[in-house]
Amino acid sequence: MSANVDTEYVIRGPQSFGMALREFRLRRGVTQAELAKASGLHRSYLSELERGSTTDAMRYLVLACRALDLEIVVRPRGGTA
Amino acid sequence: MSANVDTEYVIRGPQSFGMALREFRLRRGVTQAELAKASGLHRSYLSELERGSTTDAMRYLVLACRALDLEIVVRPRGGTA
DNA sequence: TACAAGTGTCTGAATATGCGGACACTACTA
DNA sequence: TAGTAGTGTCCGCATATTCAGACACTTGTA
Repeated sequence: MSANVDTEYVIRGPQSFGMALREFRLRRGVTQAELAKASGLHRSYLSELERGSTTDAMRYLVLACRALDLEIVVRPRGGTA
Repeated sequence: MSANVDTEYVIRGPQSFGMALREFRLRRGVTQAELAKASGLHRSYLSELERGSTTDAMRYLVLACRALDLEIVVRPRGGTA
């Protein structure tokens, strides 16, 4: 279990979300192009998303959550490893 | 009944995020106006956010996560049980 | 009744956004 | 060397977004 403690990412902003996304994508051996196809999003967008360079509204969501002492988490579906 | 599972919300889209946000806001006895002030977001925006009527980028995030079998969760900071 | 608080919703405008496509760069391999 | 795969990044554009303010409605209370 200690091997993959990173199965859960707390999202603090666009950057940490991007890092989590990339982490999981690589772990699954999926390319950006494949993920783009699977998600319906564009590869260039995914690229920027992973790098946190897009000003996605994730920022607003985090702001709202923070003000309520909430946190946003990304993790594998079904949960724990 | 079982007004307990509120410690963790799985986000499937803008609507469920809005529901979670409202749930926690009310639980804290905070008004939209107060949350707006605390978060720096606008009250009208928060109102639509809670109702899931805004097309916030949460949709894109969920799309990306779904394609990777990930889930997004909102919960109190510190992860109270 | 009168008043206030809380919320939903509308309009208008300025801005940011994702898309689409393209090119460059870096491994890696035949 | 030539070719391929994967990724970062840029531009232009049509669109969606948030903000700002206002009004209406409901509920509770004096």
